[in-house]
Formats: sequence, C-alpha cells, structure tokens
Amino acid sequence: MIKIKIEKPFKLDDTITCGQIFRFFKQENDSYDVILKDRVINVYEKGGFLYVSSNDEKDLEIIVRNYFDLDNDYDVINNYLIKKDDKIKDAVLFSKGLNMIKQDPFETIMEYIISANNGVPQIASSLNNIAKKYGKKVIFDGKEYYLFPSYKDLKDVSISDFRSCKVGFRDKYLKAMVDKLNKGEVNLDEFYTLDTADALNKLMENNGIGAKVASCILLFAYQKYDVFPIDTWVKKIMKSDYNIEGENKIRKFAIKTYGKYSGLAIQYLFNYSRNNK
DNA sequence: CTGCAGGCCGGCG
DNA sequence: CGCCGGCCTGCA
Repeated sequence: MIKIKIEKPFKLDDTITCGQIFRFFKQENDSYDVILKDRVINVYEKGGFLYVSSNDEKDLEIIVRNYFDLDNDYDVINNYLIKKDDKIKDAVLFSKGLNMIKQDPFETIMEYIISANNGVPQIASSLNNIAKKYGKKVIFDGKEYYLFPSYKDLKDVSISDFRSCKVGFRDKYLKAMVDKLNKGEVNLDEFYTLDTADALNKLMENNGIGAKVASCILLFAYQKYDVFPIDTWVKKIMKSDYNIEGENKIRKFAIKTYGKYSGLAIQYLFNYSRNNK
C-alpha cells in the first residue's frame, strides 16, 4: 500500500466513472480495482490522499501519478475554458478535478472500435472476454483478473475468434488493426508526434475508426485535447444547452468556442449534465 | 415482438 | 459529395 498526497484538485470517482475507461470494478468499500496495462491496482481517496495497492508495487507511485495525470496543471485549461461562456463555466466549476486518464494506446484503440454503436456494459463485457481469453491472468486481493493482451498476443487470433468474444460486426476491424500493427504498417508511437489533424486522418484510414472513435483515441490515449468526439450524448447536450444541431455545426462551434481544449470542454459538459440532473 | 445503444461502412442519388 | 439502410449483441 502506498499513499500519495493529492496536491491539485482531483476527483477519483468522477475520473474513473465518467466513461473514459471500461475495465474497473467498484468494491464494496467504495474503492476501485482498476486494470492497467501491466498490473491491477486498488485505489481509494481519503483525507486528501490516494491509497493505492497493487499486485506489483514496483514504481507504483510513478505509474499511478502518470495514469491519473496527477501532475498536470488543469488550472491553465480550466481558466481558459471558464471565460468562454456561462454554461462551460458552470460545467468546469462543477467538474474540477475530473482528469483525463492516460490510457494504453493499443487497448484504447481496440476499446473504441468496439464502442461503435454499442452500449457501455456490452463494451466492457467484450473487452473482458478478450482479456480473459488472451491476456495474462493476475491474482490480486484474492480475485482473478486478466490484463488486456498486446497486439503481439493477438497475432494469431482470427476474425471468428474475435466474434466469439461477442464483439459482433466489429470483429473484422479488430483483426485488421492487429494485423497492421504486427506488420508495422501502423505505428502506435507516431500519433504522439503527429499534429491532431494528421493523426485523426491517419487513424481514420482504418476500417472501424471514424471521426468519433479517432477523437476518443487521441483524447484518452494521446492527450490531444483539441479533438471533439461527437456522439449521441454530445448531440443531445448541444441541442438542449446551445440549440445547435448537426455534426458539422457542432464541430464548427466547438472549435471556434473551445479551441485547443475542446476535447476537455465536452468531457466537462458531459459530466455536468450526467451528474447534475 | 420491435427498438436501440457513446458509429461506421458502403452504396446510391 | 451528402444521405441512409444495415449491422452483432443484449436488454427493455
């Protein structure tokens, strides 16, 4: 067990449950088991500290600080957004402490390909099916968990193998992506350095990755905050709060209004509307 | 039984 | 080009 002092505003619950990750398990004592790339952690917040344990405590503090983005100064972003309009101001003040988790790129890509026209429980179930079948087993705190496999682990997994993990029609997209990665036709690292427009286009060259999925990947795995994932929820919020309809109009509005932090703006607006009803 | 969920693809006008 | 039907799966 390690203890990490929370020095900047950070809301553990909102950060974990706001929809950016799917493989977490709330425990009876209100702590969370979260499956990271290479280990399982248990985490809870109390009195301004995070308490974290893991099946592997090597470098745990560094990994947790990085995963939850604890050292990022969100005040810079929040102060920028607050000035834009009253609704985003309310959303920012309400959501302060909601951090963007830095997720593993490969898992994020698979995760959001699966998310297309799908529900949250089903997405989680599919991911867990894949992990259970092809990922490394971890026993933690008497419970059995499975790490998400790497693309090398999935090299010989066929389309119908994916289908049996209940991913539905997205099976062929997952297979194609895994193949491209194993052949070196797609390089996960290059999305860090490409600018956002190029990264979006490059991601969308892959079947199963459209504008929304590509935006989520760049936001949640690559810390590109100038994307604007438009899903059905965003459409509803933009209609009810700003009376704006149509994907193109929404995108134009978002870029004009929230600029380089439009990706965070929508996270705040979504979190606000989700928890403040 | 239909409808639909954090979209995307492919075909058609 | 923009528009629209269909799509795995599980649940209401």
